[in-house]
Amino acid sequence: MNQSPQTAHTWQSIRAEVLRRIRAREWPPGSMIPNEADLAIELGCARATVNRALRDLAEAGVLDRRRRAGTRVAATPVRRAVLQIPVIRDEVAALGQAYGYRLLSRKLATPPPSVAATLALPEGGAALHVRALHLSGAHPFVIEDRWITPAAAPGILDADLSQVSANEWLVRNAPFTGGTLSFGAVSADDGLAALLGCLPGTALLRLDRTTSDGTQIVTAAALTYHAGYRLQTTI
Amino acid sequence: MNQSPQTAHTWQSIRAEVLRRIRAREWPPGSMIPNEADLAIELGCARATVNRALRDLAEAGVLDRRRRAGTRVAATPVRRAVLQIPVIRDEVAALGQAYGYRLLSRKLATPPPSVAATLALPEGGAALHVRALHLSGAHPFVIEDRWITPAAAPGILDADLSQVSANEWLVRNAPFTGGTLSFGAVSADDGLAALLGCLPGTALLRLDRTTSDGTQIVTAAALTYHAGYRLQTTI
DNA sequence: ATGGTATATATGTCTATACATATTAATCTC
DNA sequence: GAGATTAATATGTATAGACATATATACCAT
Repeated sequence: MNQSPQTAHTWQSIRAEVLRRIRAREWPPGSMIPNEADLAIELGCARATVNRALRDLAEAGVLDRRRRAGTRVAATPVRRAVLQIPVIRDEVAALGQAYGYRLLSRKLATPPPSVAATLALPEGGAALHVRALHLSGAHPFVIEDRWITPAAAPGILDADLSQVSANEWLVRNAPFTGGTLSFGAVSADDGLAALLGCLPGTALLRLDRTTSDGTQIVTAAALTYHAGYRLQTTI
Repeated sequence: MNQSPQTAHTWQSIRAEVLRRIRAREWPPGSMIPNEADLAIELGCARATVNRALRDLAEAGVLDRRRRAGTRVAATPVRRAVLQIPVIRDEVAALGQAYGYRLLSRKLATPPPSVAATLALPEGGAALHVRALHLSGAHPFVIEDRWITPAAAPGILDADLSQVSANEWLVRNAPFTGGTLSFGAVSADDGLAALLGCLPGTALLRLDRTTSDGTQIVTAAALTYHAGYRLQTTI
């Protein structure tokens, strides 16, 4: 017989109902919505369940919530997107191509001032500079240009970076907690063009990334992708 | 006297402790961690509190969780970043510049095949094509090139897009739920160069965005930013 | 061996209740 | 009326307990 329960109230279903009311303009952008307790009564569930649903929508940017002030529909909804940061080996594998890796250069050197400032190196301090090419099948995929603070990554100076990319070595051996990410477009100079197999002057997507272990910057990397590369995400 | 409670166990503090163990390599990448019930006993809090902490870390990409299988430290941590989608007016205002807007063109037309496919238009169907320039002070900031499905945005054909940008009109008047976002680099052609005030051939960051109301694609937009623009985020 | 079935287990979620905390609104004092 | 104090309120969070659900593993029959 299995009488279906008239109250299948998961937090997802509450979220769906709230979203429906927002889309239907029952709760227009900028307006207040009822408080959690009232909503819980109206929808027939516990306040914690309403809280879970509304919190989720707030994280997604659909709602603005403030203690005591209440909850209102965001004036400009969906302002956030989750970006999957490409782990190069996985990204290439997902394209169904064989992943390849070639170390181009590796040396301890004094970085240019901008990098030295980013890594917070002492005056004249040295850092490990690694350049490498990642391949998708036989085609160049991305060029990695990376500076590493040796003190923040003990063991890196002894690592064999011709076999494992610096990125993967760091992921496995240097604990890190956060960092920054920025995107821009650059024009291929002769060196980049030769390595990536494109014409000089081609517009390329470049991703700059710094990684921190909580106290210092472990590494600063620039990834310059092959011509035509697009970074995708869903809202 | 206010004896400080020896158990100030918020879910954030539990999360911090778990993160500490991961960073300290007590729980190395790829390894299993104790189950929620055991952790709750060990740390002296309720299982729900542990659940909240671990769920948060899983959303951040630090942990992989599966029912029955348990929780393990992700082999490649921190794979996700939250990207703040630029609402142009706000972005310019945050730079401390006056926001300006100029409508370049507006007409109903048959879009090129790629756009028609994206919008799922019937054969030969028309869509509204809007081009506009957004200004930061006196400087060009970004060019918006947008196609809108009229049926999905009732009222758009009567809107005065010389005063309000199509983007803002849509945000306020067309409910939407999701979409896609992709980034790439393009070379400035003569037209773009003239509008953005740069040399032809300059590498520019381009953001392509589609917006859906759940059943159909409402709009497809290409935003081409001024030379040197960088999109930033933190992990 | 092979394939299906049962069971155990870890996470996922809901509930009711209590208290914490931020912040607005009301009130009091000078 | 200006500024400080107090109360009220909505969200934020912790707890114990219960049940739901996915799935790895053990077990069984063929």
